[in-house]
Amino acid sequence: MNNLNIYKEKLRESGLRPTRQRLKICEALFSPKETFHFTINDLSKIIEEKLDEKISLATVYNTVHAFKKNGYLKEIVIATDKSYFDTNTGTHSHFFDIKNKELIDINQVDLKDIPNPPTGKKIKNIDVIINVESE
Amino acid sequence: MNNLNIYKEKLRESGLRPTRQRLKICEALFSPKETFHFTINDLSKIIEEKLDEKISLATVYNTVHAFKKNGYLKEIVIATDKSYFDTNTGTHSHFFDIKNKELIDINQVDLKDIPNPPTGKKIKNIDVIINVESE
DNA sequence: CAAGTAGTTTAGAATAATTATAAAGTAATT
DNA sequence: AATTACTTTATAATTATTCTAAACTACTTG
Ligand SMILES: [Mn+2]
Ligand SMILES: [Mn+2]
Ligand SMILES: [Zn+2]
Ligand SMILES: [Zn+2]
Repeated sequence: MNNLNIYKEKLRESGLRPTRQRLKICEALFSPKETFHFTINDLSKIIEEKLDEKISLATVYNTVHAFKKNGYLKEIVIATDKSYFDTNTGTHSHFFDIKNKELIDINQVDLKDIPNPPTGKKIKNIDVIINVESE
Repeated sequence: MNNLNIYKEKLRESGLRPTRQRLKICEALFSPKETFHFTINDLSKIIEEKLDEKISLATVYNTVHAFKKNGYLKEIVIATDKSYFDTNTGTHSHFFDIKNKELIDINQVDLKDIPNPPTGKKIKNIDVIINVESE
């Protein structure tokens, strides 16, 4: 299955029609050999500069959120004023360089003990961010 | 040492003069027997409704940030569009109820192994958030 | 204490990320 | 080809936060 069909499949799975804009977004997100972390603005720039297409921000936001909801992207919560996303959807943890605002993948960090959640609540997921800075 | 002097001390330590507004903020933050989590807006409302004083948002932001910088408050990073702070400055971890946007303190969760940071970077702190939801 | 100055408060403006809107455009179905 | 449902877009709205500069106040000093 070639890339184009993989993109169409992911879109279909996410309940989205394969439009020209969405396929470009897929190309930006899923064609690189290595996974990567990005903000909406990063992604928008990549599409504009490398893929030579200008897509409205609303469409980028909508598509990224749809992919997140359907598990093709993850959101990484860090101490910053903008949202970061990750094309690496496998279970893993992160270093976060506070100064450069850069995320670095690491193998999943396991906890010694997982505490029991309050009655009536169940654990959805656990976020571990190791904040680092240049010395 | 009475509360008032404790507040003045914290302010002095933070390089801030003990103004009427800042002392009210201290009262809201440090007089409760139990520590608590709050947003700037929460804090502003507490001061307005319970302490009967209207303080401009700029002052609340400035004072909270000064206290954070000086270790009298911590900021908790969670998946939300606003900043959360904590009057519990001891080392501890959190459950975060995604639906209610509520933080719950738990004992510090230890990691099985702390990964080595990339060369030239050192660990500043580690954030662990256990996201939960009502079942 | 009076005056000087350095720091503070405030309302309102500015900024910035994100979301909402609604008109024009496109993909899918018949 | 026509119809329908979905999509894109420019633009406005929203919201948290930061900035600004004028009025105000705490502190120091004579
Ligand atoms: Mn935001
Ligand atoms: Mn923000
Ligand atoms: Zn990652
Ligand atoms: Zn806490």
